[in-house]
Amino acid sequence: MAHRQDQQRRASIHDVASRAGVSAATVSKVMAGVATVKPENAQRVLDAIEQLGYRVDPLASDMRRAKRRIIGAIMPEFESEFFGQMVTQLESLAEQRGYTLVAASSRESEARETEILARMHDWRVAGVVLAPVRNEHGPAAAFMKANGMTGVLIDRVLSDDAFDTVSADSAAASAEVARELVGKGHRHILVVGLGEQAATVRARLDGFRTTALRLAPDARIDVVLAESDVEPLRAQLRDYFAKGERPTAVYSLFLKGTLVALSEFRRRGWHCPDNISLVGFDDAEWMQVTWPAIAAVVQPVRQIAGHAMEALFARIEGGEGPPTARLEPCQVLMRESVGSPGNGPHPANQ
Amino acid sequence: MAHRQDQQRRASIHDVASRAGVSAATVSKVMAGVATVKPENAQRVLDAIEQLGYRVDPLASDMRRAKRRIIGAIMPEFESEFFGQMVTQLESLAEQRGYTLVAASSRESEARETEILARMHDWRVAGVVLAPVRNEHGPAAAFMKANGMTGVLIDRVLSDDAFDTVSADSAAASAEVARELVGKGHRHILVVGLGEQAATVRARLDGFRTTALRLAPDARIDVVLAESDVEPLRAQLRDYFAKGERPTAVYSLFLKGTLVALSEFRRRGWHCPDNISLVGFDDAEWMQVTWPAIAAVVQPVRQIAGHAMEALFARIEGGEGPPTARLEPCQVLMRESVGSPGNGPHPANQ
DNA sequence: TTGAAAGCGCTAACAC
DNA sequence: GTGTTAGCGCTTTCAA
Repeated sequence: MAHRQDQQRRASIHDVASRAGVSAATVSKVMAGVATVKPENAQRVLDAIEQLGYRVDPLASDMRRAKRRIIGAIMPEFESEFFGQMVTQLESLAEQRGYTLVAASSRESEARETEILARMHDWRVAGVVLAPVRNEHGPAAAFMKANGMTGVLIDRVLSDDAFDTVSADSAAASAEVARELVGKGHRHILVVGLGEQAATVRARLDGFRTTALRLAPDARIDVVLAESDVEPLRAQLRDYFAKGERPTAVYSLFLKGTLVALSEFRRRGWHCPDNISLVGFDDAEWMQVTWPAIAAVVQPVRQIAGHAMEALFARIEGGEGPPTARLEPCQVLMRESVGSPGNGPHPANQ
Repeated sequence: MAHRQDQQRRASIHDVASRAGVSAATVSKVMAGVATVKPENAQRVLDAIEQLGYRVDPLASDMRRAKRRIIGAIMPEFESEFFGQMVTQLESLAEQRGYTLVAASSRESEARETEILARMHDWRVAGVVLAPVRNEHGPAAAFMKANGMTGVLIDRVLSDDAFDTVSADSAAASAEVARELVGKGHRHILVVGLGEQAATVRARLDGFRTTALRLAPDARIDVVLAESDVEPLRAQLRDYFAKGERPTAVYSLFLKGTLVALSEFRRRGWHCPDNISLVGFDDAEWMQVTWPAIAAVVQPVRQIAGHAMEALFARIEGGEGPPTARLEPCQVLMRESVGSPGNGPHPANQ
């Protein structure tokens, strides 16, 4: 803490006005760039602003305005690279338009999600970017609808009848993963995911299964879906392998699943890609430096953030029309964790 | 976007007042929990609030208050687990006290850091938690001082003459890493870091070197410090090894350095711990599932966040006294990436 | 081209 | 106990 510094009130618009010898209204006009101010007066105002170091108080300014220049962002968590990058992008885009981004974490709780939303409604934010915990049918989206809030849904959503949505094209990416794995000769593949994020998980699963079975009708696709938490998934995966199942490849539909799969491989002493291949949805920086590097689906964070903000501001500015549902293409990075089934000792033979 | 929903004005305090047959002031008192309201009237107010779904507008409420109930948080980035967890914690602690946390990323830029701070000053936040890009002597801290802002400095700081500081006890943790490595027999160790974060890096480096040399005066400690960016570090590290240097262990002073070290090991075909041992400052979830698991110093995020907020609110509530400088103890997790020098083929022998 | 006046939604003094 | 009054700092008619 600075000790008793210049704690004197900050200059207000009236201070500027009196110093420039005009009214507060004129100062306001100068700040807004209105042309109908006599150049001479405008200059006096500018000088006064400079001398006093005046800056408008955004809160006071918003009080009088119809829409406040604040965008709310609600993410399921802040701890992952994906959402970290997302918030960074959204913040940057909001700033570019002169808005402040207020980000909050729902910590994977739908109850908290609605609470935060209510608080943002109290703040009378101009719009909200909501990355729902579950999907577009949760209580948060319902709250937004019921209260006539302006918003965009991203990430774990497909499409909605009230809000624009933007998400990664999980189905297409998963189809590509299927092509890669089947192409390498895999015929017994395990898919792991979280059932909670229903629509997204289904898209990823269907996209994968459909393509895999089309290319190799004899292929066997097993699925291990935990309801809502990661620890149960760990247990289910352990059981699956304990039963003696020996797929040659695993496709994890989300980041934590990839970590769980890796840790299960560790426990069993299996290495990628010799004993088993692995591809994960969601990339992370470490995946390219570990040995082996882990193959991953890279989500187009910038595109998602960009189009979400575009859609949001279009609505804020009064844009009409039916809600849009965008799917942004992903990139699939096949790395060393994927090989051909025959290349090493199969776990079944150990 | 919800299409033409109940866009009618939200209930204001006056709506509640007239419905309850009292004045706005009385409603305000009820909301504030002031005891001097006739129970009967209080009930009528409560009923009206309930019926109208009234909630106070935090902005309007703050307008009239001396201190606004907003805490600003400025982090160098949002993409890492460390700062993600930090923001999550800070948000939670601010909420507990009825404050809103507004977080912003300086994106590792001191210029941006000052801009954000100026904007937070415009918002007249009650206090700021600043995790400076460089250290406590940057322009941001100077701005806070000059403008009499209330704040706490965390992470890349040691102590300050104007603000309370809270950070991990890097020196002690580094000393422990030294004990572990020397204890395992390492006598030639490379330390990599980023020079920009001067004080913190010095503390980590000194803590390590002092202890290592005390325990093994014959040990050789090499240092590769990049000025401010990660890519130069990569190049410097490459040069270092290209010169034929063959330390038996590497201690990275920050997370990105650990990634760079791993990727350089990859490039050279070295494995941990057989060819070289590795310990990194900063833990991450993936470090315990890769093979080998990577040894790391775990920073006490919760403690740092907790004490930072404690110190901040103490100052907000008028607490006096000289600034405090807290150091929170870290945990050192020795994992498989660390072994004894003799255990495998030394890279020099390859 | 300008400024007076009204008011955004709320709280805090101070009468009553 | 309660209501009146007076703002917080700004924007926005609207009349001059």
